[in-house]
Amino acid sequence: MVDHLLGLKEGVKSALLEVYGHEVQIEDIVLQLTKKEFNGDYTLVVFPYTKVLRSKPELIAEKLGAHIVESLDIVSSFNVIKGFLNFELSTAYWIDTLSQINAIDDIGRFPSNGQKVSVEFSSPNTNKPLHLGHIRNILLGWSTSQILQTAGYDVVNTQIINDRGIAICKSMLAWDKFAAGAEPQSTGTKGDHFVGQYYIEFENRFRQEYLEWQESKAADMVFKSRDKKDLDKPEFFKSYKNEYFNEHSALGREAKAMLLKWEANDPEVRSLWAKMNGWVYDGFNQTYSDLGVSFDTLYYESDTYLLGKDIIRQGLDSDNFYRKEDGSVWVDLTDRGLDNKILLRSDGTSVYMTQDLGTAQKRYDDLETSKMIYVVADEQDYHFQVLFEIMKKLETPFASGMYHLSYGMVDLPSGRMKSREGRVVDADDLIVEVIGEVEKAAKERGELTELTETERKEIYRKIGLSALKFFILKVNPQKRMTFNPEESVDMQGQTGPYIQNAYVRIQSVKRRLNDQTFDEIADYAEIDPTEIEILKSLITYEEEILKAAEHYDPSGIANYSYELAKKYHKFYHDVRILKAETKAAKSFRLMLSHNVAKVLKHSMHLLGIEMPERM
RNA sequence: GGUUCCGUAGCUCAGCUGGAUAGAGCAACUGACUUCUAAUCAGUAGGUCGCAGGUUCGAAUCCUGCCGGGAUCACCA
Repeated sequence: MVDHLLGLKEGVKSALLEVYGHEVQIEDIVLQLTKKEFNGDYTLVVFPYTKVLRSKPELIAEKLGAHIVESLDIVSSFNVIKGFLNFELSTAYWIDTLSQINAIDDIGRFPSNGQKVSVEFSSPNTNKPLHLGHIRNILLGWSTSQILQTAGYDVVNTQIINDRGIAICKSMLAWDKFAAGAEPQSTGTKGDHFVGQYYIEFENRFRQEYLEWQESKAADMVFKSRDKKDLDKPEFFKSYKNEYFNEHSALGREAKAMLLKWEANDPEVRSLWAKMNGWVYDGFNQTYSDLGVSFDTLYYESDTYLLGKDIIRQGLDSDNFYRKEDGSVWVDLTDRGLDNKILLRSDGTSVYMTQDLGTAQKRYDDLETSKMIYVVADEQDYHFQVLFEIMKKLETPFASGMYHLSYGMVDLPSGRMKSREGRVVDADDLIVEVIGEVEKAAKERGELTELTETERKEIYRKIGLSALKFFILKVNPQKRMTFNPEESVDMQGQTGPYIQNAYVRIQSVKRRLNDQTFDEIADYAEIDPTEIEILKSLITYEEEILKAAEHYDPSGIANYSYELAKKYHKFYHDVRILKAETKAAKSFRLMLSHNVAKVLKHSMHLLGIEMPERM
């Protein structure tokens, strides 16, 4: 990475040394952008030096400024306001900076750092289709993966598919009993939606059954013998639902029987399970493809749910875990501010944590990753805290590289998404809707008429997805976010399409250009403030990537892209490119535009957003 | 109740390794297309940065306490 401000920092360093005999490290010199109400480009805050130099801030600033403007060509002038030393950089510096950036074809691409990292995201259940919550997860995971990759990591995208358990058995049972052999193909339904329908079918039938049961004598007896006397009848039965499912329900009994058969490897159940999960995977793959994401390795819970018992045994042997009289196994994390946590049931079966210990180990063995990123919503913060602490307690070599990329849940303007009440935004519906909105808007504008229908559709797709993706990724992951469907398809202002538009404008200029040469920029004298603003952004791009990679946070890249596009739009409005005053000006602006396009395309790619050539 | 995350303009969000008079977008109002794509630009209006202390030359940013909201604290996943 090139530090384009190194020259100025070195000037400050030697000024401190030569004027005051004070030595500092280059890395400790902090230059900030000069606020726009003052004159200058970069500012050195001198307050921190007053103590050690035993002098007044204004005086220090004046002396340093005078020395630097004398010794550094790139500084054209300076001014001092209180303890702030403002530098204005020369046109020659900016021209040179642009040439340097222009020379880098693969800007934002860092050399390999030899580290391997896995990013786990999406991780769906196979009983229902993906929804908006998955979309935030998938976009975050994908973008983080892209960012780590460009920052020099060898990245493996992975998901663990929760393909077993009572939920899928419910879908299977409902299909078996009520579908009369219908299939996704025969009904023209996307596979995951098809299976989801039977999950809902089960829930509906079960609810009906439960309501009917509540009128029975058995229910009456249960109600009369209830523990909590303060609950009235409806409240009681609301809280009793799970117990009813386990103790009384005929459907519940059948679903549980199916789960037992599945675990016993019953060929019929297994084959139904494989068939229905196959439908779901077809559906998921379609959604992943629509979103432009893919995975390198897949883990299935049906393969991994028994893992982890070795680790439990080792933990017992090393006295890191303990066994209670009833046979259950626990870990005591109270010395680390956490709690006691169960790791194995008294009947010897696994819990969630058991599995996660096992899959972490397995993934490390399989992939040899020094880092593992888990993209999982913040409702599981505690779970991961415990998981990581256990790994540390066991002194597993990869424990320090585990990271939970936690993100806030997505709310609708009407409140929380509730799948039970049908208040969910379906992923596929949403994708269709955003693209449809773009198409509608485009038709009103009446542009792109010279293109074929196929070409237009492709552009609508890119724009629609950019609106959706940008809307979600611009928000800091740890914040809970409100998803307003109307705002998510906005195409004006701080949006994906706004950024695409800046890129498209550049492509349009380039198309009109016959010979694309950038000579003679050295003669450019009348550099425009909007051009300097753009360059100030361009020189920080690689720093932004490192920051995003370090914090596993794509939102900074999203906001950076917006800032750059905004500066470009202003520049585009203020100056002529093809009809520039001089040849040098034209060359400079073309080169600048070319590099803005280069960076925008790259940064949006990190967000999983494609750029259209026209719009 | 314990732990933890969040609280910035009417709304959605930046800024948080401390720096000057806290920024965008949306919504409202005003202007700018015979021009390289107006999916754009410019302007007006909008704020006790949840509250109160503390540290500091300087706090939206760091510390403490409170208030409000979310999550979580199962032999569920």
